[in-house]
Amino acid sequence: MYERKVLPNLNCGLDLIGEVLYGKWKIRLLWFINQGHQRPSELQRKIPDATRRVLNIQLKELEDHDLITKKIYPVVPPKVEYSLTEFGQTLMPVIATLGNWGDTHEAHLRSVILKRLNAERE
Amino acid sequence: MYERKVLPNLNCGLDLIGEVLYGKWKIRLLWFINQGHQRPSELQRKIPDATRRVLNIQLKELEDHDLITKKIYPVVPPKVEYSLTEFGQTLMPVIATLGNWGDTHEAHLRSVILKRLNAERE
DNA sequence: TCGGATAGGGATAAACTTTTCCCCTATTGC
DNA sequence: GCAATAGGGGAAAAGTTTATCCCTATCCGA
Repeated sequence: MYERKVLPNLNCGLDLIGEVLYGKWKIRLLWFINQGHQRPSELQRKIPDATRRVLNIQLKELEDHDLITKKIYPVVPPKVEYSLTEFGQTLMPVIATLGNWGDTHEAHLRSVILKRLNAERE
Repeated sequence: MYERKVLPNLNCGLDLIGEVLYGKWKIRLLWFINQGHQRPSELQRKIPDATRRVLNIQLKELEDHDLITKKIYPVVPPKVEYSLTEFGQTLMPVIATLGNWGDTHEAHLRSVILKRLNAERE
């Protein structure tokens, strides 16, 4: 496991939420688990751009941060189900707020993001 | 300027907001600018852990994404002031929501984050 | 018996971000 | 002439995250 050399800032609420939500696929993972897609293979089909490896790593972090729980069924072939903890559920309205803002301003956001991307390749 | 090799996902609102808020100091920058700390040197005093270089880079990105504007006064010594655009202002309640969740769950968050950090160094 | 479904992990490479180091502009005041 | 002020940026190193590749194992169906 990679060991951090620089300690994170944990001064205020914004630092703290940043620390647990940080990771390319984490918000999506929480969102899909909340929608009832609980098994790893299902999540991977929902997020095809991520490799299985990264999803496992980020699921583990979410679990360590008490946002989801992992239930392993001792059957063959293996079966695993993730679900939100109570704590994780309190985060859903916050994620909804983020998504709503993005949806509301979708056209403008897409425009400014693409403009900047293209400028990079000038 | 660094040129990305992997294009970002821009499928949904969550992707879009992630794209503009991504950056270690951006949320803090927006927050302090909103509170009236508009000059670069002032922002740097408020965020002493960041170097001036990074702040400049991230301020530029915020500007490119139409969240803030930069006004340069042609005086000596130079004077620069940042302020939120109208668009940037719509983001403030969203950031407040993030901060509130973090503040509400501060104790628990700090606990799970530190537990994971220590486990890394096991 | 082979292929695919289930789940997982180590090692290493590539991508990306942030920091560090050193440099620059121009004027005012001593 | 030189320091202080208030702003900025290029290049390279360090830090961190994500991707790629190749393994483990069992069972089911063709």
